[in-house]
Amino acid sequence: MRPRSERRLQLIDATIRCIAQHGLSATTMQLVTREAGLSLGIANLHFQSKENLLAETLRHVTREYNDGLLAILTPESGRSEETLASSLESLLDFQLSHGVTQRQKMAVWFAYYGEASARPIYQKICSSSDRLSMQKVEELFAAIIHEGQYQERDPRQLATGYLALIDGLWLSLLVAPRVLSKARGKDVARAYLQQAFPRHLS
Amino acid sequence: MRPRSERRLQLIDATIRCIAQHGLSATTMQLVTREAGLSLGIANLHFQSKENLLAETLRHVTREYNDGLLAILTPESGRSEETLASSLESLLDFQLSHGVTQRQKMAVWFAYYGEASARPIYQKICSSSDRLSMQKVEELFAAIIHEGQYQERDPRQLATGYLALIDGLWLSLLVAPRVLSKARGKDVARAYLQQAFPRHLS
DNA sequence: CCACTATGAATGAACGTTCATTTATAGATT
DNA sequence: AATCTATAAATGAACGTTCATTCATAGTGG
Repeated sequence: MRPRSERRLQLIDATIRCIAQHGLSATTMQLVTREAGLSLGIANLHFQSKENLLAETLRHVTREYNDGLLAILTPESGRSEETLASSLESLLDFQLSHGVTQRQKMAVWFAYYGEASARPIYQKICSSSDRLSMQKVEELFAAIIHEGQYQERDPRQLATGYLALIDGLWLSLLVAPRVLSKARGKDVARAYLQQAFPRHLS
Repeated sequence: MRPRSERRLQLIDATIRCIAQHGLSATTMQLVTREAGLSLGIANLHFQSKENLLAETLRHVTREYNDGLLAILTPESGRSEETLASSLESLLDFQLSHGVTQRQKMAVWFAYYGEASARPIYQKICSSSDRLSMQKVEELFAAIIHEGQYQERDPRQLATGYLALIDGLWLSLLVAPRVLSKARGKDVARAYLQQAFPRHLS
């Protein structure tokens, strides 16, 4: 017997593995609970329904990503060494880090995106996460444009393009990892940022 | 009674509408055949199995897109007025045209992408389509780089970035159409190409 | 009359959910 | 310390539903 929060996490982790391996449509309660090494009824006990388990799993993955992003893009008074240039570098490192670009995470991400247009709850979670990324990246870009005195640059447009580029690269890494390596994906994203802010990225 | 090819297309069209409206996992044979205005057994008669119907639907959408792309990126001897600059403009117009960016098509596209990592058949169709786009766009970019004498530009890297950007923009248009309009999406893609080939895009 | 197209009730497998039952834990009582 | 009691956690067989597929039957064109 284990506390509620531990079992919930255990089941969410199992759900992530199932979705990555079998796809969202082939992820059954039996598969998830077996993957977690628990009995069939346990998921309904802790999550009420499969629908809720799937929504909570999406929230978990989304929250994990957002927390990582916020840790980089939220200025803290304590970190005096931090510069805009280093934030930009950190952002790039994070978005193409091992943790974010592992197959499991990306597979889950896009599995939900694929169903999002038909399921309001998924759409809401995804789009609210997107909105946060957009806001934070746009703020960073605006500050960089100001600091670097860059001319004729629209932070909103640059952020839209950058985030779309990252999404597209993730998709390529997921569907055709042999065509595009993580290292080359990072080069492509870096090239975009260098074009935009040449004095902030070496 | 109608010929085989007509019924197949009718069922594929109905499948596309069902996936766009209900998602891939909620698309049932009953829903598809009812949407097509036909009886339940007809899909198995013409496609043997649901799995095959879904694969053929993906092939259909993919082929439609590839045909449009090839029409633009395959040089024909007859069209003497064609320039590399106009091809670039046509490519942009096509990829963000009404036909390609309608919700139905994008929803179908990403629904399959979402399941692709778990279903080899989807993965194969998607990645082979991606490979074609990549090859054609890279060829165009290489020709433009040569014609424009652009320095320090890698056609492979630029094509990878451009196609990833387009994928990401499509995803934004699908999940959050209110945040990103088609017109602004096109601006973002245009800005990318202008940075890359300033003398080929006004 | 034969081959092809079409129908939709019937079938059985698979699924999410429920719930009676068992097991584990913590606090109270003796 | 030992025992009892209350509460929560956990199990998995059973249930009702949904789904893809099958097939006996009927309709249609050459």
